[in-house]
Amino acid sequence: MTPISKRGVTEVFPGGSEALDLLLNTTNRPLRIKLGVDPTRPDLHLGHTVVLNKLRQFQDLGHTAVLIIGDFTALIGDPTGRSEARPRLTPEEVAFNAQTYFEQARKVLNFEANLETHYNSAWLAKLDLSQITDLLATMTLQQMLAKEGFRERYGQQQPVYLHEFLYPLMQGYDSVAIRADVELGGTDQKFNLAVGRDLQLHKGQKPQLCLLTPLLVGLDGVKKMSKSQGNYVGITEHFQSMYDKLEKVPDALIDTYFQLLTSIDPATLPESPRERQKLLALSIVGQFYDPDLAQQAQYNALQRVQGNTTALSQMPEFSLDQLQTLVPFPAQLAQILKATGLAPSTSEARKLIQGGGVKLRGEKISDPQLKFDRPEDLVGALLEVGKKKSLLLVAGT
RNA sequence: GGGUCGGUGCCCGAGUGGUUAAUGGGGGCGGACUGUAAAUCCGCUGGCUUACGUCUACGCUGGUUCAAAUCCAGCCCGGCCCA
Repeated sequence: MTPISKRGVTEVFPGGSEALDLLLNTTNRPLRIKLGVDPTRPDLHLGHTVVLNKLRQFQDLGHTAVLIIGDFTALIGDPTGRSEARPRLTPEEVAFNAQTYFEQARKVLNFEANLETHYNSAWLAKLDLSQITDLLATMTLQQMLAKEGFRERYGQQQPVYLHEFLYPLMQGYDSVAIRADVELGGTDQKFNLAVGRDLQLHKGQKPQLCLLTPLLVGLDGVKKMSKSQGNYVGITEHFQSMYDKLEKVPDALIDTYFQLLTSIDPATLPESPRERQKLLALSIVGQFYDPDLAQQAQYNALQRVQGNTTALSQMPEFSLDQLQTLVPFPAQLAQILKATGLAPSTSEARKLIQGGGVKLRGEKISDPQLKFDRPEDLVGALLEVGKKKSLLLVAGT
């Protein structure tokens, strides 16, 4: 069994995983394990679960997970990256996003015990200018510019705003406020976690240990998993689409996914990459739903490939009643595709049809003008776009 | 604050008065092939429109013109240099 300090861990600093082992073995109280959360995006995907899994492992050992909702930083608006300043969130939006976050994180974390949650506005909003100046005085411009994003943007003559320098400090101050023993974060957070150590030191606290988890590479096999890249698997996704996506993760990613997203022993994996993909999909869907539904998803996937669209069950569905309220009948197939969300626009839907990417009841449709007079004609029909998206049209409830 | 260069579609980047929804590349999507992968090849890549068209788009606002992403004015924003 790989220890908590090793599996799914890129780096522990300072001192490496031995330092964490030592801390775990020599402390006879629950450690305070910090995880900062950005409340701007409520949709969690598997990439987020990597670090959440790690946090859960600490919980299971009896330590305290301290979840910090970064509502204050979100209210300020973080212009990180080349894009323009992000829209500032209202307190209501933050509260809503945080709630959504909790609901989703519940699938991974233990919310019944060993958990604390905080909003960082509780302490950050109270800082006055002299305290902020103290924070700023702990770092130099040169140190700030050592940070990856800043250095690159500065080098590439991209704008770097002064208030961006405040973010690492605010995030670091969170560690002081909650007296973190260990902070978790993705590898891209290294700088920020290190600032937390510095500030704790300045405030006379014992600096936290920092544990970095790998960034999960998305389904495209190149970029990190993110919603905006569309290369993600959402944790609230229908189990069928979850299965369909995971069943074909790029070969190069399979072993990493097993390591970071399951607890399966790598030595027990099947030889064939194809079988590995299936096992991966099965086990992850099993975690978020249940093993029976995972099996069902696998069965459906197989039936679909073989064209047995009538043998499917428990597929993502779309009610024809609802469809009628969105598009008047007689309706063009393209309009139906848009209404069901299978295509982003009717123009796009037409292009997909002409490109041969749309199937109804397992048969390719190539006539973009095809229309249906009555919704009843579509009851029980499987509508597919490409290989990844499909819906079963059902009579209304 | 002064000087200078610049702001084009998801990204990069052409275009400097008119067949320009706007060359090209990347990315993305779809198809063929395959292991529902990778690689390769092909197609598509602003919205609406049951296809006749139409609306919106080149930082913002106004102007010149039959006609502007392209010319003019003001404004906003950014890089660099100087202070």
